[in-house]
Amino acid sequence: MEGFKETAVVGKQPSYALVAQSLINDISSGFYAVNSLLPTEFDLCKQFGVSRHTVREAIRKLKEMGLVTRQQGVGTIVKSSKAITRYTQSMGSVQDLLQYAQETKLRAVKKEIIEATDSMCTLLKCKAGEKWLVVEGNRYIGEEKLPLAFTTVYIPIRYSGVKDLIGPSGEPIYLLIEKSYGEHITEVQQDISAVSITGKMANSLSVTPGSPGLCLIRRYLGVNDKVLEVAVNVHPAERFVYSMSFRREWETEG
Amino acid sequence: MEGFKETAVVGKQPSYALVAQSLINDISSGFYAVNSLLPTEFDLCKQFGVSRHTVREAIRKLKEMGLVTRQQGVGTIVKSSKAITRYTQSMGSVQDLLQYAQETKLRAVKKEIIEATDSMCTLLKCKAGEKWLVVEGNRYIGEEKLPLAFTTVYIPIRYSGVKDLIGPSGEPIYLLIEKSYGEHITEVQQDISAVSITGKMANSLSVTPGSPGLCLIRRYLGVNDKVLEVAVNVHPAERFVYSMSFRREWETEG
DNA sequence: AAGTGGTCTAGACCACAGG
DNA sequence: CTGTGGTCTAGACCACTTC
Repeated sequence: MEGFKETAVVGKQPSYALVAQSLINDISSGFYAVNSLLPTEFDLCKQFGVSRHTVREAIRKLKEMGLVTRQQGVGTIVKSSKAITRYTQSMGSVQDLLQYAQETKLRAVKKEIIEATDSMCTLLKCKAGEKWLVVEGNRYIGEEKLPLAFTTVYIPIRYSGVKDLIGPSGEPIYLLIEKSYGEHITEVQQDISAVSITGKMANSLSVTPGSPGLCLIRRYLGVNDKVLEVAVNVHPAERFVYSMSFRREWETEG
Repeated sequence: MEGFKETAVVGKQPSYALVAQSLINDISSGFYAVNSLLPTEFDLCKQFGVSRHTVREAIRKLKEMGLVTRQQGVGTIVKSSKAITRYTQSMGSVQDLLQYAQETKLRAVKKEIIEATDSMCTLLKCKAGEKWLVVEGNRYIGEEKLPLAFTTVYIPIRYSGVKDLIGPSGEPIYLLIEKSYGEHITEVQQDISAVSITGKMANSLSVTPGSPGLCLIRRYLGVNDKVLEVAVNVHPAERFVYSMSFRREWETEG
């Protein structure tokens, strides 16, 4: 029953872990090349002298590490040569992602339909001339007098029905779109950059023209990467810090 | 063998999925309260008329969704009442996290030992008077003449042995610390804010004093949240954008 | 000592992909 | 058709927690 042995194992490990470690070694050494097939479960059972369950448990580990994928009727395909340490940031909701306290509210000062100009195409991932609903306003936190940000929201014309829902309820716009049109967000892309706050925006935010601001651009995407909303938020430097934290997913695995 | 039936199931589902769904319902309805114990595996086997393996597979799913945790000798503890839609950002390496191309190099212009002042305590999460190795310099990408960022790195005095390794190899400092001292990074915290680039820094980056900059502060933490390194990077606004993307982890699960 | 989850075996049938 | 991984059973022993 014990077809293989580890010499001087560091403590006792379950055999599925030993099988996994052995396979990880063989993959990282290149013995099992990327894009090639791992031996079948049956072969691995024989090779390591363990039951199929144990082999499957080992391979499950490899799968969780992103080293292999599996396909019924095909086999186990090696996808990556090394057990990369992954760092992940995970958040429970879009709200967490925004990092706005629950009470922040957007006070819209302008709502209008525009046609995308050339300069907007990159931002909105669309062709020039497409129609969008644009909402501009300030975002306040609680009862603060100074706004947290100047916000410009771009909404594809097919969702423009949410126009009159924006404001009163204080509900986030992406939620309005999800509810009203039965869409749901599958991905959020965010670009963070520094900008100089000038003109109308400086006035609206009550800062000296030319002061630095943190600009967060968020694209909310639905299924098939359909754009549901694009939001541009400009925060005066001293009023907002974006914090994030990444954790390692796995232990070093020997 | 078929202790329970689903009326008009949407397509055929494996029974572990049905068991999982049933448990998810009971948890979200509050039948199994948060912080209470789920029935034992044996009880669930009887209740659903399936084998232990099937029950374990179902509970594994709940565990992956963060609904429960398990403890040998104790049981399965309900941790969350609802299958939250989580948004995650995952990256393969710290390098990805930094978003610096592989070729960026830090050209150090100053290395010195300092004592933490009061104003540094927050940044470094330490007490005033602690000794740190501080490395200042510019970060260049490829053969560009203009630096990508002005970097200040704070290293706890106990890792100051890396001092003379910084520079020549071009290796990231966190890697040097990991290698030289057998530490490994378990978490990276990052704060992003906008700043005004002035004085020495403006000069070093060749920008007009007062121009906006993107300031990224990274704290590299080891086991027990021990600080391994703190890096402050200031990027001229037009030379750097931090991009990130979050994906939903699970489907709505009916 | 009793009961929990963690590991493991030996067997089985199924759905799917490929020749 | 053959062989793959996906699911499932019945049973076993172990390590751990609690009483």
